[in-house]
Amino acid sequence: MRLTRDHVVAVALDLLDEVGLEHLTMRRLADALDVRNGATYWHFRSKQALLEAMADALLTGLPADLPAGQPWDELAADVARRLRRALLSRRDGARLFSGSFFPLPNALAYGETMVGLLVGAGLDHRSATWATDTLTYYVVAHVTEEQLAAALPDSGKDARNRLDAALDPTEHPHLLAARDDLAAPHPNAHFDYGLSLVLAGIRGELTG
Amino acid sequence: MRLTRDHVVAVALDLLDEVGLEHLTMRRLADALDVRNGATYWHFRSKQALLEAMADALLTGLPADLPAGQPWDELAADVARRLRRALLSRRDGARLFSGSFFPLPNALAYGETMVGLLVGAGLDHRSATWATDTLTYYVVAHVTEEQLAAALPDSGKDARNRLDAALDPTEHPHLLAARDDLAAPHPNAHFDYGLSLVLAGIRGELTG
DNA sequence: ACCTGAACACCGTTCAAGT
DNA sequence: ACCTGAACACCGTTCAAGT
Repeated sequence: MRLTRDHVVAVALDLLDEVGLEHLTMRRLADALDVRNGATYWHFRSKQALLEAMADALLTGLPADLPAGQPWDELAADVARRLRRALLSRRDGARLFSGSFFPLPNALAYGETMVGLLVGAGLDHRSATWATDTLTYYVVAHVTEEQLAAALPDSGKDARNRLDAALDPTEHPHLLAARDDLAAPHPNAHFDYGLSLVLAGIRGELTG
Repeated sequence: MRLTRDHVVAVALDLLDEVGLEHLTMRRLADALDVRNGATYWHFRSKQALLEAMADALLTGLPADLPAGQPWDELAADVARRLRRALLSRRDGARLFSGSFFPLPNALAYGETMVGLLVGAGLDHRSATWATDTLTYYVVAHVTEEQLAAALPDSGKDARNRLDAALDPTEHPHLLAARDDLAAPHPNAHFDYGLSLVLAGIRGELTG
């Protein structure tokens, strides 16, 4: 079968789910595509270019058809949760996304939607843009950590043991007191808490 | 000269400044240390272990001697700015840090300080921990992007041209209006704006 | 136009052997 | 105990040659 850019991206995303970002190599991808090693370089000028196409594919249809007549903060929370879901949809999706810093169509559509929402709420363009950056940083960093935690062996038991061993009662009383409030067991509540902090901060920009 | 862990870490950090994270290889490091290729594996069990030691070295002395008698939000802003400065102190410092997810002494000390600050302000342990996560995500993601932007060729001129070419007046009116408010020319103001949003959100947890 | 074959210049890691 | 020498099993990328 003839290769197309879309087919290469689709197979690469499936391979990503299977092996993870650090084992996603051009040679393994060629195997999965049933071609010889250099073939993908006719369709993508570099591995980086392929990764960016994969990242943008992750965001397909992200901010489509928002419900009308909702308050801005519920819409913004909705868009942020959609971004999170998109990044969670593939293994290492957040790291894939944050490695691609160039303007791709779906990422631009996401940004346009969020900035427009905040401008509509009453922020000037600079504040709306910078607040969007803050929201986006938050979502991407949160999902990055979620996916790193998910990749730990033993569902993170070893990591928790290492943390317990490293925590000293006299040096880390507060961290010890929060030992059962780690992010990992409560990913959704943890995400919503931080999101609500940022949205509350933005709300303060409007009334203040 | 005999190798020590500290010497390996120090030379590796200098090499990081020189070549960047993606060209920091065990072979280049061996050259810089004037030893043969496998030698560092006697001191660090893997490249990952070395990178984690480097990441923690970055944070040395981070939250030491905070000024007393200050309001919690100024102290929290101070600690966040110190974290930013520590990550900025070496090329790709933010990516180095976010790649090391295991509990290291200076990272724990930072977390203990920030959680303690927020507990002192009146948050319960869970909220203080989760708010600290939000602040830390923000700082790390912000510096990650700062350092990616700094690594662009032509001081980002090509990237800006690509953005201008990708922006469509009818599809991206808000992004176009914000074209001169990108993060890159105003890194400090951009950082402080997002930080103040998160801190205002935390403040709302106390009075609400 | 699209892909293969084969090479170039690298990687991280291991480990017997040296000192 | 600490390091060398040499190998193993890979990488991304390029490009003449094929079809």
